[in-house]
Amino acid sequence: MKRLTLKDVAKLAGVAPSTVSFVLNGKGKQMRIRDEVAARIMQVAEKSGYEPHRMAVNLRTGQSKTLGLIVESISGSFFASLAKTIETEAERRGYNVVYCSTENNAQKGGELIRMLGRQMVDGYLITPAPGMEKEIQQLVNQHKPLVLMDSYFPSIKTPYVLINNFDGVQQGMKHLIGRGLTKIAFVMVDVKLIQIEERLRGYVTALKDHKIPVKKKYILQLQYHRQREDSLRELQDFLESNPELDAIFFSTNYLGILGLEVIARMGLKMPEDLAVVCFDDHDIFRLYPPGISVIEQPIEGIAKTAIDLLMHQLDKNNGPMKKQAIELPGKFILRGSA
Amino acid sequence: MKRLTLKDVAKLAGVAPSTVSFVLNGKGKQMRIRDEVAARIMQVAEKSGYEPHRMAVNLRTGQSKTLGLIVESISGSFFASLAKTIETEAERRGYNVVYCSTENNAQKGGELIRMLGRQMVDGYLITPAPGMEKEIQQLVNQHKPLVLMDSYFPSIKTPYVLINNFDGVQQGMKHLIGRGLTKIAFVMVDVKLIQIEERLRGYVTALKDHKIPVKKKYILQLQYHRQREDSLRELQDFLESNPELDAIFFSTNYLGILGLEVIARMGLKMPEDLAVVCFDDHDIFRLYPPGISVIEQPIEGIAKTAIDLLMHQLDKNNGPMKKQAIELPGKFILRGSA
DNA sequence: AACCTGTGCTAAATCGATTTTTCAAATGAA
DNA sequence: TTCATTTGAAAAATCGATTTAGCACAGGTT
Repeated sequence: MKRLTLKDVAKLAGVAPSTVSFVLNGKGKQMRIRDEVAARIMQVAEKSGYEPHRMAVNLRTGQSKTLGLIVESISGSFFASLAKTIETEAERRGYNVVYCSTENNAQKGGELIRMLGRQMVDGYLITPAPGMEKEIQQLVNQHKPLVLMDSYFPSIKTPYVLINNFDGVQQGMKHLIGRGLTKIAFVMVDVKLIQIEERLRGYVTALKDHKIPVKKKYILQLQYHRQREDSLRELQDFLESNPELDAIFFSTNYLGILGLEVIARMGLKMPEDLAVVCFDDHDIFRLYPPGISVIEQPIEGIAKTAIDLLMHQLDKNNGPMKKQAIELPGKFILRGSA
Repeated sequence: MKRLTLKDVAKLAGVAPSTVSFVLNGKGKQMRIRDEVAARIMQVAEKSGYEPHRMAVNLRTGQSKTLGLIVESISGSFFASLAKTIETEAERRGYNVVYCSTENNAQKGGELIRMLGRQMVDGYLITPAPGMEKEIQQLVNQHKPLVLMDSYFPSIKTPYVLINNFDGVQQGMKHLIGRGLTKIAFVMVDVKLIQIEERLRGYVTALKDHKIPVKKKYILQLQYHRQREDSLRELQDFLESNPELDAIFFSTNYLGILGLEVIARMGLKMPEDLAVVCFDDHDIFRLYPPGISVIEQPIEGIAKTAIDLLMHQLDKNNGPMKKQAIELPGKFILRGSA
């Protein structure tokens, strides 16, 4: 009941192991194996249900056919969807994926990368968190195949793919402004990430484009590492001290969900009392009455593009490197809240 | 800049490769390596940053130190949390996890198991879906280490761990009945899974225990493979044709979410018009006003217990097998909806 | 002196594949 | 006929570890 090995197949087919290997790897012609013999080998391999021993192949070829996917939180819906698509796409190409989540812990990011290194993944797909810059730079230095998603470090020259944050916010803002709203707040976190800055830029630019004054007091920066309750309170204070606001733009879905809670506590009606738009969709936003309008991320597109970029790096016979920075458009989804 | 091998370390330390291997694997004493030599080897290995080549180790030892986790849907919150805890626990024990999701596709389940087999996972953690019975039986026949979670097949003798479904429903029902409600509906799916049956049994028993008649028309079985809209309609028809209902118990969170949508459409108020309890928590239930009361699954407990059971099987020197069937208590969480 | 017995380590086999090298037989050229 | 080539496949090296078998030497016995 033991595993069938290449040698066994060779014996069954009455040839040498190397011959079997050549045929099964499509190098039969090249190695001048007679079609007749090749056919016999194929048949034997087929009906004996032979499967090559992954580890042996890996050891010999130096390729693990495994990709490392590092995301912030595996239970977040954005990352979960991303992971799903990536897994599917990778499988299509004969790769598996091992996931790891940093759980927003910068330190853990480094460990993870090292851990994956030990495991010999052939390439990395990473949604970078603030503290991971050094480790990522190291990977680049070692010429490891690598693609960043969702964010990137301007200082590191590596391919990345993400939503066009600037344009996404613009879409949402245009809708709000188009409805005649002008007193629009913008809520963001204080982590210094490029995508957050881009979203802020989108907000500011949209206002300026429509000759609406940008008021600093309408921009709320919440601290990231903070008790949930504290954030709720700060958000509520913000809304109460700016009662004239007629719309609010949440720059992440995490913030949007906090927002919903505060809005419910304060008994505000959407969109009459306050119109709401949030960046990045979430299950809750579909269901929560009256439905929260969002900028939807092109998650599938991001995943597929990222895999493409990574595969391109993995191909030994790679031509000139593809475009490094890819921004995919987001999609504004209108629901009841705005 | 090449990878450091065992041989390199041996050369650096001035000993044979085997000696290095013994020392690094803690078999120095057993193999009578002098402490002095052992110390030197340790030091060299340490400061050279040597990491054994995983694939080589795997090939030689036959152990991949990898577990296969097969869940229904990686983006579901129950499964995502489960995956997270399992990953953490596995890592603590020196194992990695490769995930796969069947996405509720019975056929895919079989393929996945085979795929993992090819990859040589040392053991399986599976949340079984209806169509996977045959494949799981095969794994058992091949004596593969295996633990089922969340559900199980009565016909297959293998360890499993899940919430006590019967008791969980009882807790929720007791609360409803305690509030004086008697006309309680029960919504379930028609897939033939043991946990669904147990939940139904809990519903029926709770009613009987309190001498409340069990009416068949209060039990709704929705078909699983169905358009979302169709299910919504059927659910709405059900509620409209039983206007006297004062409470409803959803047997899964998927159903509960559908329920929320219907209840919102019909303009019903929770809990005045209809009290709602749902089995299995979800982010939405915390946030959706007035908060949905749920039976919370002991996800961490399930994950940890499952890993324990699996590790026990993986230990060659296993004593008598631990208890096979483990049921962990769920927890009723009271929110505004009931 | 010849014979065991530990001690402390090294040499070699092994895991299961891929890949390079080798080699006999068939064919072709001179 | 003889030497060079080509054909078709087997043999052997290799990947990087683990593990079994073995070997030299010191010390103790009879």
